[in-house]
Amino acid sequence: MNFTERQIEIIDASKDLIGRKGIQNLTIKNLAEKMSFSEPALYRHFKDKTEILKSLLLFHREIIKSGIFKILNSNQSSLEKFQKILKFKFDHIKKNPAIVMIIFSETSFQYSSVLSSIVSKIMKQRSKKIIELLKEGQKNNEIRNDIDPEQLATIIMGGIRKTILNWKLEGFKSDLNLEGEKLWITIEKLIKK
Amino acid sequence: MNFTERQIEIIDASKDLIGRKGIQNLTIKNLAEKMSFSEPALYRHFKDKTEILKSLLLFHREIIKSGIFKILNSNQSSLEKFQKILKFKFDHIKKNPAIVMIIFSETSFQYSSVLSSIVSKIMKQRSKKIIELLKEGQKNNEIRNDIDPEQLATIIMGGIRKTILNWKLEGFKSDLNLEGEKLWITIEKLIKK
DNA sequence: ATAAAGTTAGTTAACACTAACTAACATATT
DNA sequence: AATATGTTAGTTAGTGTTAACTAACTTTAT
Repeated sequence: MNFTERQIEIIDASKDLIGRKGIQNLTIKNLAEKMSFSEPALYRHFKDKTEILKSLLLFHREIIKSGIFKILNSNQSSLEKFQKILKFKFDHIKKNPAIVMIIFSETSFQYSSVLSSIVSKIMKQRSKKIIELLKEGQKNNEIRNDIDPEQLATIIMGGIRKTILNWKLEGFKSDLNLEGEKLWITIEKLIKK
Repeated sequence: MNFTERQIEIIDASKDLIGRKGIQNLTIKNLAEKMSFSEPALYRHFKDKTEILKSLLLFHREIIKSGIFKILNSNQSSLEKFQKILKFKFDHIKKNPAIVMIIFSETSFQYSSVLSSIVSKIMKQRSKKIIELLKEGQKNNEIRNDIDPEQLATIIMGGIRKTILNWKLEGFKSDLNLEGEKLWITIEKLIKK
């Protein structure tokens, strides 16, 4: 996961293309055009297109992972941690709409298998973290004890995704951070003791 | 929305193709092969590919709509209605994995605008119905009054979608109806008074 | 006899990717 | 210091494949 400067430029350009018109807008032609060089030049920096997409995903996973890691290992109540994680996520998504496009595309093209396996892996890891945090909160008597943490995680993650999806379907016009705050208020009411 | 016999056969074949390998598996070539006729024969029944997809979506919307209508207008408590709706949805999805594939996909770019506008319209209508039902439940003192119905709807729909997505990512192996029941138990605990 | 439903044989356009080559620069050898 | 060798990052021109779709003709059913 050590990228050259040029590779990062290409990843950024890919992000931009996807963020504008979805993953189907990421073609070698468009990417080369955006980079202001010829199509074959891309292959000096990445083996193939899948490798570009993969790099884009892994690059972002690292950012989110370290952000969440910091929150989880901080000195706050579980509910506060939850709030911070939500805020962090919505913030990051707002700045990187490309991620939304990828996360909600899943199926796309021939590289779908590579992509969806990475996406589903990331989702599983996140789910695990949330379940741990819920259990911690239940131990600390902050969160209701009568509910299965796994189901709760499904609902919370589902709520986050749905909020993001609504934002996308409205053409990214609404204030995602505000929607995130509203979501948190509801979630907190539902889960706290 | 009056389809000929042959059109319905084509819609069914499309459903099958999508259900097996996702929306990218719905090509004119594959569809003609499945129908055991040549590719141009398709164009005797539908103007173009987008029209096929549109028909597929509208066809199903009707089924779900009338199913939910029956439940909403029945003589049950709001919570019971909720449970029935969830059951109905998971049942229908289980029988029609193609719908999942479409709902969770962002299609290639010619027909994406048509498709996503239909999908988002359907989602909005569903959301409206759920919000109404939540309000009804709050009036009847079945459902907690201290929570914004709109936010609650987002969380519930998100939970449903996430459950379905998990099922998809596990290769449709788990028992979706069972997962649906577990989800309902949690939702009920969270929202009831 | 006519209209509906099919056929064959194509078109056009987009796609990812490759072959062959080159200018500019970096490093090693004498 | 000058030459030889190698590398990086690009070029032009072109490949094969797949996609949706069409024109023109044929068969089938009423």
